[in-house]
Amino acid sequence: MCGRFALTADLQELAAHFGGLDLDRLAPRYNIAPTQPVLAVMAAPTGLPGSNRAPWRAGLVRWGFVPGFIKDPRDFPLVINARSETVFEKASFRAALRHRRVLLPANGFYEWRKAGKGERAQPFFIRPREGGLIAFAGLMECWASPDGSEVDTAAILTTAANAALAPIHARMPVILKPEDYARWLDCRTQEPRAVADLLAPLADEVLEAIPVSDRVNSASQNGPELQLPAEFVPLTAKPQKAPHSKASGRSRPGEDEAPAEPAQTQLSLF
DNA sequence: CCAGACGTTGTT
DNA sequence: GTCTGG
DNA sequence: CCAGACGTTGTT
DNA sequence: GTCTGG
Repeated sequence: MCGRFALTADLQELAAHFGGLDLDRLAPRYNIAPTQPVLAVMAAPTGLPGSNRAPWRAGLVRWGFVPGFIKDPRDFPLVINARSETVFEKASFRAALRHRRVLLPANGFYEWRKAGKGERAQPFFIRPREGGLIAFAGLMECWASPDGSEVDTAAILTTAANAALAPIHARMPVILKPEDYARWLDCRTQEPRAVADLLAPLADEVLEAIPVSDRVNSASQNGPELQLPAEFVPLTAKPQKAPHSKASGRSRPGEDEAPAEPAQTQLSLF
């Protein structure tokens, strides 16, 4: 599924990809974790004809969906995903699926391939082969606290993994093609059933998976080094304590460059 | 009818 | 093992 | 998603 | 709020 992702594009790239967004600033983030704020793109309030403002607006919402009818979020589990196969049947998602469909922009996401019992899971950074932005299909809900304040929350829709990701993980986020953004976001004229066809696995050839170090495991780590191809280490090797140097001999890229040459583009290794 | 749940992933 | 926090 | 805590009484 | 279970 999708439990971590990255959004490192600048405002210009975001505006170009989505055809205009009303954003002031956005820090690059290489390790977005559940409960943190995530950028959500949604339909703008029905505008005046002739308005030249952006067709969509964007804002930060909490990653962890809370249905509107919940009294105390502490009584509700953290819901970071919604299964596209069953989302139409769930009371929790009903209103959001009808009225608050969103896109969650990303430059890629992380999946952990679980090895045998006792072995460490291997994280992969998964991104478009051509680079640039992708957009997850998401649902948003506004939760009203007893004291009158409001919190917007969101979940990412999931679907079966495509052939490219299946060796790593059985599920993947629903990633929409740019030509489908408008239909997904148009909750005014598109009934939920009319957008159900969009909730499908992405074409196999779009994404590549890069094995990365397990520094990404810790949600407190957040930097471009999280996307560097992991150095090759035999699977039997144990993690080193490295008592003298925490640098472990690896040089860092000083800048915010994604890896220029992924170590591999097929997943059938190991 | 009322009571109680309301979610996903993964693992065995 | 299970829950909470990021 | 993974990491890290997981408890109480009473004292400074 | 809405659905499922009894």
